[in-house]
Amino acid sequence: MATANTNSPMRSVHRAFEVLKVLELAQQPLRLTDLAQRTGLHVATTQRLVNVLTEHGYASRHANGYTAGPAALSTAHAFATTSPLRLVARPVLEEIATASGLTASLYVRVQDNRVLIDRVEGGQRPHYSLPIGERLPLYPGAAGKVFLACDPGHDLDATARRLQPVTLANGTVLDATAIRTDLEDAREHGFAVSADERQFGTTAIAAPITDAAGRTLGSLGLSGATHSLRDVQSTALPADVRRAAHTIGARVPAAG
Amino acid sequence: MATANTNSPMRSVHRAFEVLKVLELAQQPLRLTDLAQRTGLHVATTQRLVNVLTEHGYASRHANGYTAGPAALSTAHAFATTSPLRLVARPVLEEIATASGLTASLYVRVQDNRVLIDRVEGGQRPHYSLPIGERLPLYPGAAGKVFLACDPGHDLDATARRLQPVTLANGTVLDATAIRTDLEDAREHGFAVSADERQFGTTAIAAPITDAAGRTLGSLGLSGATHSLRDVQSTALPADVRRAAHTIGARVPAAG
DNA sequence: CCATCCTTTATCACTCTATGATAGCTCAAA
DNA sequence: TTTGAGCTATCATAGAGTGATAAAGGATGG
Repeated sequence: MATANTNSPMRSVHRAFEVLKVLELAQQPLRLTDLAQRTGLHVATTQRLVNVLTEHGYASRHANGYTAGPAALSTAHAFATTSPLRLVARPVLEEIATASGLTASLYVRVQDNRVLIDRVEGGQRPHYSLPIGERLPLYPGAAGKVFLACDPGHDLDATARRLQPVTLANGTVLDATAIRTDLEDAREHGFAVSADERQFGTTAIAAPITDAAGRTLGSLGLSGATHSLRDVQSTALPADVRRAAHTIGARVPAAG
Repeated sequence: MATANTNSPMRSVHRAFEVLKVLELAQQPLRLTDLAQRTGLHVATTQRLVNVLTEHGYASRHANGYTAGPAALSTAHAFATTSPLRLVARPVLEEIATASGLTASLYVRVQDNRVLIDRVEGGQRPHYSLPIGERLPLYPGAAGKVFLACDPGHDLDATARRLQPVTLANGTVLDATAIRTDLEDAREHGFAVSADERQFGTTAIAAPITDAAGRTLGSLGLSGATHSLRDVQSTALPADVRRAAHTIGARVPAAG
């Protein structure tokens, strides 16, 4: 968390969100000192910021430190009920999940991560974990790749070098060349595939959701067990996913 | 949204969260101008703030305006998985919901609102709406009252005057005296009851969750259909709710 | 009961950031 | 092209944010 140390406009506000991000990524309550350390901010500064966060409910104070706060739930609830992309995508997710019997997931990009904003299980057993809101990296995983690959005017070479090396869940280690080839494939075909990349035993196909202006709004993923998805590339699924993603993009109110 | 206009420390950070709150409360995308109007801030100031929010993913820009952003989902996810209160309360909610066949809800206070942070349905039909994260007022409703009534050293009289008049879902209008009596009752008995107050047809009992130091950490509510909950006060339910709330409070790591 | 430690909060002068009025830009629609 | 609405950039000034330091609060152990 070395950013936000530079002098810049709205520095304190940026810093506030840096603190919030650290709280979010921590899997446990953090002491003020830890927060200061991880953000790279002075303790006094951190304390002023976290107090504001707490006052507004975005941080919460406990016996053993601070965590994210309940106000985030409210904001998330508001997002879930007002986001045009999410609202428009919902029925499409349901349709493709039902038709395929697979899990349909909707991601959006937030800085250098993707966030799962909706999911529909096509299979019979609904997962009991509720991963909506999970923040995942952009690279391993089909749904993340499309953000990198389908970002127009984006230098895949530089991206590949920045990401390398990447270790997949199946043990494979990818160097810059492998990553670039992978991303080029995705860009060329308009969809990405991953098998046992982020999660062993899971295979996914994903396609970008773009608006009329070509901006990438999100990523639609369809995932299932690897053993039942051998040679997905030669099935109709990629085309289905692309079509669904296109449908969503077309239904989102034209961007300004 | 007339606050945050005063000069004060961390003004810009406070203002950022004011903007976020307006986005959250809006049921639709808001234009920059609307945001500025509702926050009472200058357009230029609003635009700088909302840009920072957008950059960090807490706001989202669409064709017809800004909404809350996807990062809130991540933070909410983090809150849900790390909040000691929520984690400790979960099994208790399940137990009391199962035992009573009613809906158990966990609220925490955020400024002058309560936020639903967890809910377990005891009945057979699970609601399909997912109201977790909903921001509700403190006064009408059992679970909100306890925050007002059980706040130690809190002037009920002043609170009652500040809140009046309140119109309940059943049409009753409460003046300051009625509100104060209601809150006094709750304080005396250690639990609050509401019948058709916020939502017609729903009756609820709630008790405060307090830590060893007497601080109110949250509110445990048990709700069901009014017609099946006549004379709840003379049943064992209030005691059950109080006991459950006490159990939760006792299991939360001692506050600092 | 006191002493010690750890964590959090208050204080304060200086610098640099946030502010807001204005002007300029972008993009549709007329 | 002109018009308009919405958003962004510019800039001087004021005053908020910063961080070093010190103090206060609370727990723990002797």
